Amino acid sequence: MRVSKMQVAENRRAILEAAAMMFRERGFEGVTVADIMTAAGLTHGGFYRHFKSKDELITKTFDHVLADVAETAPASFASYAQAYLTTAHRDDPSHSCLFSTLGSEAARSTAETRHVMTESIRHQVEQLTPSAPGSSQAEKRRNAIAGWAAMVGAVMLARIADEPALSDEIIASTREALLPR
Amino acid sequence: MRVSKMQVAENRRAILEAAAMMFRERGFEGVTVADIMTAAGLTHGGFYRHFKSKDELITKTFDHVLADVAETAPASFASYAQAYLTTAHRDDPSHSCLFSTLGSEAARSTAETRHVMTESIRHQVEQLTPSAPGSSQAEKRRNAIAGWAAMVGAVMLARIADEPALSDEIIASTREALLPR
DNA sequence: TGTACATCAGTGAACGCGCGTTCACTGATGTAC
DNA sequence: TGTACATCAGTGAACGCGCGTTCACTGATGTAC
Repeated sequence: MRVSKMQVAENRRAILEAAAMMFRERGFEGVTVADIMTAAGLTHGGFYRHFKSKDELITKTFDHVLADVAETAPASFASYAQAYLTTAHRDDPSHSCLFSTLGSEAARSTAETRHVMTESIRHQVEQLTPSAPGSSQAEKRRNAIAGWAAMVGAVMLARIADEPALSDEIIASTREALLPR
Repeated sequence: MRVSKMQVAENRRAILEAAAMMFRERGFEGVTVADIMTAAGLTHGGFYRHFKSKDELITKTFDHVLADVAETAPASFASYAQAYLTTAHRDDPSHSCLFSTLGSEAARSTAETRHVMTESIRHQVEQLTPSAPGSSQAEKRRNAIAGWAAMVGAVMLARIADEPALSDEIIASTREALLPR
């Protein structure tokens, strides 16, 4: 049965939200279109009224998540690192940073998805630069990039490590290195 | 037809080598058992004489690659970073570091695979620690961890970025931050 | 050392399941008059 | 404002393909005597 325009918009949002959480938790291939539609409270057949393929959903999901992130009030380098480098963030991939949860897959994904992510990388670097450590503009930008790379790498490595002490140490060491004192 | 013990060992090695390159290039789901066997010069049916499943192959492939890495003469922190943070490394995923190519997938893989990778993380940290920057042992170890995380994160992000200038900048900035001067 | 037999790595066809995608249908929404 | 019709989001069955895995078979290797 047909559904109101408002309902259509809300259903689309529900699909994107479900996809955003499930992709981060299980990876692109670990989640089926049917899984996502069920999680959104719909049946799988209606999927193609919203998106023309699973690949398009991936791109749109990234767009959705990254637009959300971009809208959030800019965090300082220090406060961002402090929130990022925590065991709570490591243990909650479904609400985590896309780069740490899906980074290695994203590097092999479609041109459209990579493009959306590239814009987000640029945005993120620009946001962290002013408050990053360093005396010159160039040094701040360099430290924003290297520091963010360390955060993404550390959380990803900490999620691989199956020994809690080592995993915790990766998070703690990176936090201390980026936030001396 | 049956094949000599030496040939069996060589075929197994060929499968592992092919898998190691192909998984890094296309991801676990982007490569089929048949693809790997063909690349190794065999047909797919014989696969199960060597491994009991594709998952077991993944674990054994990681074991194989990481054992290779562990055997190599230990590199100093500076020389490791200098080789790691290059566009050549970024552009050659099939011979690249497993963490940068498959890290986000590995975090979701089987317990066995994660275990092999954890041992490798520990080994890598121990190898980089003595030559890492820092005055105390604790500081060296902390910088080895944070520095390596930055390398892994930077190369992964640089592979996502579809704009060459930004991608190159990620590599260069991280190298400069880790190797001042 | 030579011979007969058992073993088993490799082959390629076949199986079966899961998943992305399609399709005919339904019925509420939206629109034209 | 009310009525008739067209639209189209959603449903659920079905399709078709790809892939991991199995299996009967082959014939060279390895082994027992």
